Amino acid sequence: MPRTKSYDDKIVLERAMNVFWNNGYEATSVRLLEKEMGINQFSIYSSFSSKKQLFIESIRTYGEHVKKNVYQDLLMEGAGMKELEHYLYRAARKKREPGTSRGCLVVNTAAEIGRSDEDIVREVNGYFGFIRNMLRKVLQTAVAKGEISATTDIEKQSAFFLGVMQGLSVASKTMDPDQLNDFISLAVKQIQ
Amino acid sequence: MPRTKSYDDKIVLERAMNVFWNNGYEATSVRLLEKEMGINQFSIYSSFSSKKQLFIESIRTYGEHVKKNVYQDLLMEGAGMKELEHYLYRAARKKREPGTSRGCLVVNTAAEIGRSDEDIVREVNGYFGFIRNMLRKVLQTAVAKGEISATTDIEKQSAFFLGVMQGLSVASKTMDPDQLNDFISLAVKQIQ
DNA sequence: TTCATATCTAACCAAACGCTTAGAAACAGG
DNA sequence: CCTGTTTCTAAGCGTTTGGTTAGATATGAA
Repeated sequence: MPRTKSYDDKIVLERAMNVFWNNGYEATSVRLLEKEMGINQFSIYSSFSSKKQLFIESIRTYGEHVKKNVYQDLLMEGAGMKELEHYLYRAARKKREPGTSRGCLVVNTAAEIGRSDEDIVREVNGYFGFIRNMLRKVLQTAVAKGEISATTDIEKQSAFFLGVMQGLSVASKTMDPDQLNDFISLAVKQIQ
Repeated sequence: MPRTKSYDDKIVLERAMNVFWNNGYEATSVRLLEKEMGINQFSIYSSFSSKKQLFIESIRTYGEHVKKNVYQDLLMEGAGMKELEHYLYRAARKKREPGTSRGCLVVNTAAEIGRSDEDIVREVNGYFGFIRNMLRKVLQTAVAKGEISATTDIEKQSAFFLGVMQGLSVASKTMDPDQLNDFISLAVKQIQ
């Protein structure tokens, strides 16, 4: 009976994610969101309740985004050191032209919001928990494959590489490609 | 002849730095600034011209702050690996109670503002250039002292530790103290 | 004591903020 | 073709934003 929606929640959510990713949470206005999402404020609020809730769903969408487009190789069965190194070097090489390196949305959020909003902290922790688990599994596979020592401390190493990835997100905005490459090459060498 | 100022620019600037450090740039309003700085908007604007200029001077003040209170040991003549390790472990252990770990103001700024404002980018680059030079000098001293190999690639290693420090700033908001310690212990071990 | 000059208080500005709402428009089952 | 329900448009809500201004208040050299 009702009128049908003229937009797809998933699609406009991905657009919202990109707006937050480009500008940060506070610097993103609802006016800018309605412009970039292609729907007006009424639709934003009726679908996503509030700017904060839209941001939280954007973070979740970002999690799905990176699973498909950033960490896809690392998430495949059998991914080990080769895939981890490949990802890190690729991330260091990115330095995209259009957005001029916007880093990781969740790192940006952790830096901007800190611990002042517990709902957002929950999303941030969930995201990094996922990344950490991905790293644990990759490192376990690397041990099984004999790429790294059987005595490797998986907990320590996964914490290390998570820290490196968080550093890489910031460094991608502040270092030139050569520095980034040096940073990653030593991080990777460390495990051998 | 004129009426004298009732406040000290340096003192109110340090207060402004803390407000930006706690809340980020966008989330800091001029009303909050006047409350925390203890002077009113007229005085803020007559002394610092604009919110952005006040922020830029706050970043410079932060640079002075860390020279005196954070990197003082690393900046002393003769500081080498021992001092670098000591600093990193201390930073990993901090997790302050009042502000609940606000990270590094300049890392937060790089993450929040990105490259969208060139005046701020200039300050950020200046700050990290200084840190990088500090690391270079510490590593050179460490070589001279025989703490690390004479064949150490100072450029690579200083880029690595800068990346680690940027990661540490983010990680201090997202990791628990044990993880942080693991992260740092492997970063330090890497150079040996 | 006068007086030019700078600082202070407090009210004020237009614009932008997040969010809401009344009424028109579109749909699908009866 | 109704009719109930939902979505849409567009105007509007009160509040807060960064920044300004008029006039009162100090100040210290002359």
